Amino acid sequence: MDLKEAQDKFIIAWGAFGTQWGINRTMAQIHALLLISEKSLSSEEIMKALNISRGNVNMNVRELISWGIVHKVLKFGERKEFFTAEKDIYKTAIQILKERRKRELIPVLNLLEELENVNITDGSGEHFSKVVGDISHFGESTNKMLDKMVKADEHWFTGSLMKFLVRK
Amino acid sequence: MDLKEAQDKFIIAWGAFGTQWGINRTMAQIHALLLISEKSLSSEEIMKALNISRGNVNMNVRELISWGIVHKVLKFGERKEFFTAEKDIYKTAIQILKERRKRELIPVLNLLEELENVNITDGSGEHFSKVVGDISHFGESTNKMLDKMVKADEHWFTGSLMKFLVRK
DNA sequence: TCAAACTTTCAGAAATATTTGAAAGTTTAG
DNA sequence: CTAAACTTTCAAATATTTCTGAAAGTTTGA
Repeated sequence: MDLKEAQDKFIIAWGAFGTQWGINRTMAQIHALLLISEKSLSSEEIMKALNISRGNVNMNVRELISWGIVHKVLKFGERKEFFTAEKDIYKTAIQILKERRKRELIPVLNLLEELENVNITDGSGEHFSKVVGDISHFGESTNKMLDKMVKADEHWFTGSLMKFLVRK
Repeated sequence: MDLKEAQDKFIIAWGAFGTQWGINRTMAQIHALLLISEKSLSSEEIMKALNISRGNVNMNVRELISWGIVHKVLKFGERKEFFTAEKDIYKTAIQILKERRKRELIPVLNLLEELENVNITDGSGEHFSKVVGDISHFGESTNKMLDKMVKADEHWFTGSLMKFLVRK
């Protein structure tokens, strides 16, 4: 397999993988492209590489930036913006955990807390409260765990945590 | 807020949450319905509760069963099948981790391994190999970690792991 | 101030994912 | 064996998400 072939395969696979995880295909592909590109790329270059429209590139690049895993690069003497992906995969993973926690876990915890205050009027009310309480408790634990993880430095994930897990 | 209102809210929210995680809305809603239902439900009952078709119920319930988080229940003297969700939220979470590991992580690791064998012919080939190697290494670590987690008993997650994380 | 170079927006088009429902298939009691 | 009771399948319909591209908006150098 030659380089170009491998690169294409990587981009396609990353896109398909993203889709399974609720991330749109193009956004994942742009991320893959920027990961394997040593130099930063302009919108124009991304458009050509992935054969997608200007609007699509703009939308998805901004989304990647809002996730904190792609950055703008300004070059001297160049009017246009260039983009580059965070190349440290641990930092990237931690950043994604951080954002998913903020955007998805926290809102669910808030809802569960609200639902825990429902009036119990009969037996099935008790069951509902138990289920909601259990999920809420689990969610809080996960939240605390993620909080520790994202606050720790990048080496900690593979360092202490991995040692702890492998020792067990 | 009364019970019915809270239950509906829970089902709707679980569905929306699922969507963000690459799980289809109805599948997540059926899961939510079965979680908060004390008794097991028939296809007919699920159809009515969520106002969806027979085919849809059948397809999604089978998918939930294949994920190992919903089970068939056979009742004496009843011809039809009933369904119930695993009520232990830790078991459910571990089961989901286990399945996602098998269905999604392992295939990616296999691809990455394949891509690591690409011929390096120039400088950008080296960069590509590094990126793929880093992701592969990270993926292997995550894989090992998940393996430990899913093999451990249900109390371990909240027990040792949480203690370890909170202590740090 | 102007116009070229660039970025952003968003309505409609296209692509993708999900759902329906009727027909086919299966199981079981008698 | 038969028919009723139930489950499964899947092509077509519907719903949802994503993408395009042209127009509008913004920035900058001269």
